[in-house]
Amino acid sequence: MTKDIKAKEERKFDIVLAAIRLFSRDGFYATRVPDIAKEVGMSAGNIYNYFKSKEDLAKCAIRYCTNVLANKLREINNMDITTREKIEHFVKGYFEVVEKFPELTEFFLRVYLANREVFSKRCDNGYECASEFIEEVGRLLDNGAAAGDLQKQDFHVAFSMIMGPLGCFTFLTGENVLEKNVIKYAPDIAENIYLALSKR
Amino acid sequence: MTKDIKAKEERKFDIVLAAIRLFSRDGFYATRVPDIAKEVGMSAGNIYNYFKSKEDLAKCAIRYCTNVLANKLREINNMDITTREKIEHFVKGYFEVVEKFPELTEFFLRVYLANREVFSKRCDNGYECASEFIEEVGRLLDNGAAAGDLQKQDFHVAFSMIMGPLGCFTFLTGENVLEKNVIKYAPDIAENIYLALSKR
Amino acid sequence: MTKDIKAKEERKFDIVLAAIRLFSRDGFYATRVPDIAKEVGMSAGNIYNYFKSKEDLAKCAIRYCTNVLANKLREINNMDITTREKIEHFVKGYFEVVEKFPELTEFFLRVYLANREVFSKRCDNGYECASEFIEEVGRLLDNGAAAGDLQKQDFHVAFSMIMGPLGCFTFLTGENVLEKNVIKYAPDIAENIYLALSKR
Amino acid sequence: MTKDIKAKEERKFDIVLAAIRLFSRDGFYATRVPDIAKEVGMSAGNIYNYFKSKEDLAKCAIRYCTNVLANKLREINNMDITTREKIEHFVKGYFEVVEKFPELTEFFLRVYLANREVFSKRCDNGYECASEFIEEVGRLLDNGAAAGDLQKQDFHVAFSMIMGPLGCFTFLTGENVLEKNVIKYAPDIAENIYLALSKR
DNA sequence: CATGAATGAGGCTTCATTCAT
DNA sequence: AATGAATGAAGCCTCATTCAT
Repeated sequence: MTKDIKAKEERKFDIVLAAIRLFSRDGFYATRVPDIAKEVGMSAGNIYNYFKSKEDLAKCAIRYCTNVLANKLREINNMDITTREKIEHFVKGYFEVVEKFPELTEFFLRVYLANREVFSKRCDNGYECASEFIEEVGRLLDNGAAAGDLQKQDFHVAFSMIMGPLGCFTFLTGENVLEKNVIKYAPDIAENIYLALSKR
Repeated sequence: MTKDIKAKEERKFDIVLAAIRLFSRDGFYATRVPDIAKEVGMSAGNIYNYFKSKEDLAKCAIRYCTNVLANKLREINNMDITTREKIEHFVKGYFEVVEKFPELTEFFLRVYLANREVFSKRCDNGYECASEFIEEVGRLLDNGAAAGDLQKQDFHVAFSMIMGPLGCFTFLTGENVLEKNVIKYAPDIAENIYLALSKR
Repeated sequence: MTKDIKAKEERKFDIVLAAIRLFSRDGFYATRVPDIAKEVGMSAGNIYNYFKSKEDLAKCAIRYCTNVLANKLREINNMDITTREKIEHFVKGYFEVVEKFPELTEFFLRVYLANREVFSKRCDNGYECASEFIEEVGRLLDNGAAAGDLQKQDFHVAFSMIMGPLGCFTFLTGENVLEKNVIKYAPDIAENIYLALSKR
Repeated sequence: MTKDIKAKEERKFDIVLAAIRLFSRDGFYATRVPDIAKEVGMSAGNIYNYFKSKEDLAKCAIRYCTNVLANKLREINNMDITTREKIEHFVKGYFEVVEKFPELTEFFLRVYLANREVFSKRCDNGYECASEFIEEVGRLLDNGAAAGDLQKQDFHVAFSMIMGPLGCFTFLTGENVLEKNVIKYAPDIAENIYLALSKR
């Protein structure tokens, strides 16, 4: 019983991973349900025993990606280190995901940012889908300001200074135009972000 | 004769504008050719007298968007002002586009950045499609460094510090989560960018 | 222009007729849209330029069938003859339809009576879909009673004595169990109905 | 052993009843096998331990419904009462079924009469599936004629005068358009039928 | 006998694109 | 250049049925 339920959850997770892989490579629309099924090694029809629709699957995938990043950032937020170190850790951590599991961030960029029509029905706006992660960014900034490390700024302004460059690097990695491994860029990016946000 | 050709070019432009409008709102795939036709006030079939395919139309649209931004930045680059002022002008100019012609930047974000499969066939990578604009960003950075205003940095690192936040704000505007008019954020964003990139 | 619209209406009518043909023979579900398309000589996709869905097509077909019968009965109601003659005319007229256009009545029996789930969404109940026809039956009975020819009776009771036997013969014709041509049964059926309903 | 077989038969009967319930409500095609399984409280797969196919199940259901009505009519035929009383009893008995077990007659009307394609494969024509019942109607008419109560008539004509109105009322009940309880209509219907068929 | 995950065939529908007018 | 009916290729999804457990 319990074992079967566990097996079912695992199978569901397999599908999500496969979907992320293909969605990030080919986009939401160009990825066909049978493609995903093949990637997991099951029949297309069976996908529908796990997810209500292709859209539903994409939403689950987004939620998973958001969680991974949110958890990563939450851990860092809970560490007892300086704000500057937190930013360094986060940029490095994010880039590690970009390197080791590029589909995750690519998927985020390609499917979430770009196919709003897919998500806007469930989430009031796509933004909310990622709320967990966004809140964590908020904590990073608030704590930094409280500690006197960061300049007090409008949230969206500060948010864009962190996530903008990271998103940009996700894109550049996907375009294959970087000369070095992404991770190599982490220290410089972190420093730039810190310079932009730190108390002047 | 010449007049007819001119008329044809104008009609073509009308279609491009309509396409940008709809693509940016609904995405590339969810926008149907008949929708675009209706928006311009012509029949679906007639679109094909102007563009080889829906993809072709999207590429023309991207080229147009890239040009608008590239021209804007080129003008600024040619002005005889400090690097800091150039960044301020550029951020403000970009945000003006976001406000007055939000479809343009939205289209860029949603269709170009995210639907690689649509563009990668013509451009070797989608990145090159925007090369004209990217080169201009390069000039901004190089001149700034030559003038001793900016720290010498890896191009992609610096690029991401400029275009990342701007892209992020394009997204936030589209999501309707900003409390103030976009333009109001320009000075702060410009300052942050300058702090990140300036000589230390 | 006008001609095109007319042509389009005619084409639409062709599709309705083909649909009635196939629906009556194979039932609503067993008839596939491509089958109908083939019967009219067009592609399956093109059907959707005329009807929103297979269901929509079935509803149009039902409306057409109802109208044919309602018109027939209305004409008879307007004639200056005895109630008995009206019933004779109606039974004969109905059986002529059963003979010459068996699909029409069969379709009515098979699709309308049996596939309520298809129609109940648009019509509050399937009954209302045929209201025009039912009203005409009401007029036949009311006028007959007013003329002193028919016994005053509950509408549904009288209605069932007319349409019940006719529906039953529609079914028997479809089952191919009648020894004689349907029309031959008309006088006897008409007499039976008259005996059941006439003033005692 | 015997007990198990009995249990199995009972389980089979449960399934038939559930099927009649759902088929009559939603039609043959719109009812899914898992729906039936859920209604009985078993798994979809298990249905196939009792019936070869969905079609097979529908045929069993029809046979059951036919038997119920045939038995009822046979009993009445065997009673020592006048033909008129027999007709009264039958109409009343039929309407009692319509009231107490509406699914049975509804199922008959919706699935059997209208989904010929489902039954015609096993029975030469769907008509024969109900032969037991139909024969009993024949006995009612023959005995009535032999007793000098009914006019000698073509079987199908007389049959349609009985079963037509009853079928019609089954439909009207299903459509929820009757003001009174069905049973209340029995005497009038019976009288009408008798007037139509009795010796003149 | 019972389960329910899995299959696979096939249906409805959409849509870019073509083409006769 | 303009129309819009027509095509045909796919895609999503459903569901009866099977089968390993």
